Amino acid sequence: MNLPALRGHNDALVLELLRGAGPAGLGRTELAVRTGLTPQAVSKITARLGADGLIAEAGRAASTGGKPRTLLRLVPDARHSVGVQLDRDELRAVRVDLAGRVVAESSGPIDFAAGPEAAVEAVVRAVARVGGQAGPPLVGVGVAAPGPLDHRAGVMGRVTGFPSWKGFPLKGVLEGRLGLPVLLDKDTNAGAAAAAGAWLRATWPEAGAEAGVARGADVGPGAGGDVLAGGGPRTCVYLHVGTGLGAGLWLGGGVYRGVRSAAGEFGHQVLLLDGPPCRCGARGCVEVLCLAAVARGDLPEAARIVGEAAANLVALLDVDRVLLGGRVVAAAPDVFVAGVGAVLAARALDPARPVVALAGAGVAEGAAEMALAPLFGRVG
Amino acid sequence: MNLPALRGHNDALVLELLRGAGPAGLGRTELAVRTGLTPQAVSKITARLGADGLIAEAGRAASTGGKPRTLLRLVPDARHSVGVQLDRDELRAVRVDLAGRVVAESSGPIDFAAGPEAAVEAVVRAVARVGGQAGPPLVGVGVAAPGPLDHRAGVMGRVTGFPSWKGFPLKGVLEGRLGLPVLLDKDTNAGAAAAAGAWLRATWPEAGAEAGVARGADVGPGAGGDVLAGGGPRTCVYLHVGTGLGAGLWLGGGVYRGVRSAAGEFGHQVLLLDGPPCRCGARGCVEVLCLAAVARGDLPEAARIVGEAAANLVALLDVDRVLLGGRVVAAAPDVFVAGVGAVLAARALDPARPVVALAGAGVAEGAAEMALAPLFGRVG
DNA sequence: CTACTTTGGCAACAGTGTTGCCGAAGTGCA
DNA sequence: TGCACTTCGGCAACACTGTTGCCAAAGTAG
Repeated sequence: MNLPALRGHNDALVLELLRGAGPAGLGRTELAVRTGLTPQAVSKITARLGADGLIAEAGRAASTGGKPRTLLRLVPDARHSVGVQLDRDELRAVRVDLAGRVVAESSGPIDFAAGPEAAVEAVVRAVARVGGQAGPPLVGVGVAAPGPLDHRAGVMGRVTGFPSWKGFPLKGVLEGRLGLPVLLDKDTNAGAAAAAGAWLRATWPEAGAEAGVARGADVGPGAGGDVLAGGGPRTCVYLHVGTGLGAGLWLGGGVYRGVRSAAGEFGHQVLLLDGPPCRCGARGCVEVLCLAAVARGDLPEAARIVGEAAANLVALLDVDRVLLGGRVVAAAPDVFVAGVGAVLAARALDPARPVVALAGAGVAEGAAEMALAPLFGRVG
Repeated sequence: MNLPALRGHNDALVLELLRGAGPAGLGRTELAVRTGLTPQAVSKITARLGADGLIAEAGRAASTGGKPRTLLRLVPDARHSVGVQLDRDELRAVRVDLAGRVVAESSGPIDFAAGPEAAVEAVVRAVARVGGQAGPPLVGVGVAAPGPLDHRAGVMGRVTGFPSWKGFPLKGVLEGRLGLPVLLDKDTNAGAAAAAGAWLRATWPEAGAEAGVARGADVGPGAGGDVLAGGGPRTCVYLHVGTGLGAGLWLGGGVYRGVRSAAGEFGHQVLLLDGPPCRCGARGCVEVLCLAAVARGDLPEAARIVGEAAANLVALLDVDRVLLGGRVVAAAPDVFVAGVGAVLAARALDPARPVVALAGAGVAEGAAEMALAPLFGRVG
């Protein structure tokens, strides 16, 4: 690592803390303690970030016996990013601010079978629609797509039923068309990023509802910014139940993809040894069991099956949060949240069992979140 | 991150590359390319490391049309570390060099039931036995222990059958007694570290067999050091089959422990929905199925069960290598390697299915490896 | 023997975070 | 009201990073 990289690293560290702190902001001294840097270094860094418009002063905190600290806060509208969910029949694009809040969105039908070139045009149009107007600069575009793909190279894999997509270098082509950094990832990973981003966004009010916040608010040392607080970033899993089952894994502060971007194959976890055959060739996969239950209308049983598989993940990976999404879940959210929660509670080895919830933010939001990530020092 | 940390980071980067390169060594230019630093910076760093005795010149490579590059290599005996496997009835300690090769070992019985204080004495004696003589300084001691424990705090958890251990701050007590950094981790994680370290050690010959190596060897640009080569570090999983089943996960270049050091709970993955009840309260866990097969002498079936559960892990985490260890496996290694391999081959979604092998190095070696890790920039 | 390529050190440099110092802006007490 | 005390945060000098420009050393190729 060289000096410019060091500078970027520390800038990102400070930005991440300020993002976690929400509109209330944080004092310089507190930033120094949390980053491990000296107060002087923090002053230099914050001056730089302030000159770039990324952060601003946000009043002063209550005094603790001396000069009250000047609070600094992230300026969410200093930069934006765009996230695109490229699904088999729909394309949804959102523009988000630095706090991860949606400031514009657009969606419409798309014909995946028309091939990648047509989809590129649709993505370019969608990005122009949400991001084309005057506004803060875009830091990047995240694209979430179904099926296997190579995140590193940005190349699509074999999407079932759409052979023309295999090998298409979507990231490269879009970067050429948009002139922006583009990030391609699986939709389940974007779901996980959205889920992980949700507890960051939680410290920020809805976009546009910030009038007169945080003037002289009393900010204790523990307020906001769980990111670097004891225990480190949380572990969360996004489970998608739709035409297939997939998982996005948020481990150790970032999306876990595995070496070949193939991680998260949740649907073909065997849950019933020597059970009914699955289209993948194995027997008793979660997918075949769950979709069979859905097909016969037994949603509680489907939820129980997903729950058992989720409990396996929780035990294996020490997961804090399980988020559920996808069309099947959306059709009966309470049944799935309750059903999965019941299994997790029953099988918890630890009394502090993980939180189960419906995925609040969508895949497009997660893609935008991933495009934002480099600014805050996360790899993705 | 501040300047001393930056320096340490870059030192570790260079050391890691040189470790991966083996006795043949690497040229400065190559180090510059791989680290992304300028040749001048590499010269400064290598001069520093040379002055500390950590690296040394190792002859010159063949010329590629100009002045031949001076090769640099790690000096394995510049530092050592000690790894201790603290099991229920045995204590094994090894002293390893910087290449991870065992240079001394010691083992003997221990009575876990005698309580933690007695075990501390036994560990101190064992460390003195392998590490007490004159020799290079020890960088730290890694201790691998069974059962749940808090890696971060270094505190033991509830070991089944030995209540007196719960809450014992083994790391702190040992650091006080030994005056060295001590690292406490689960034995399965140490197994994973040993497995991951094995392909690093593979570039080094056996300890003591280095006479006259690497003089003028022709080192191509791709030789050694897969660590930072395309694709990044491998993912590997260590599966332990003994009185219980456990997994150690090596993901993304380090041991994955989860937020509460609880990751790797492999034994209680449900593999047969509504199967026979397990002592954990669930039904159809891998452990109850596998141990039942072992109890009735059907080792191929036990191997198949472990294989199915391993295939779940491989699909979920995009695993490259599966290493098997533990007493049950050791009793019939071929049966397990073949049985697990067969299931993985059958269920592989990707033609490049993972390698299955018997864990070559033991848990103590892995503990020593983890104690070495900070020197090479890995968190653990 | 000469031209060329490549390695790698020396010296000056730009840019980090750090240290020592001090003014600014509050609180708390006499 | 006045004064001591605490805390925040900027200024200047500093130590230490990696970087740039330059050049000697040591090979190959003709």
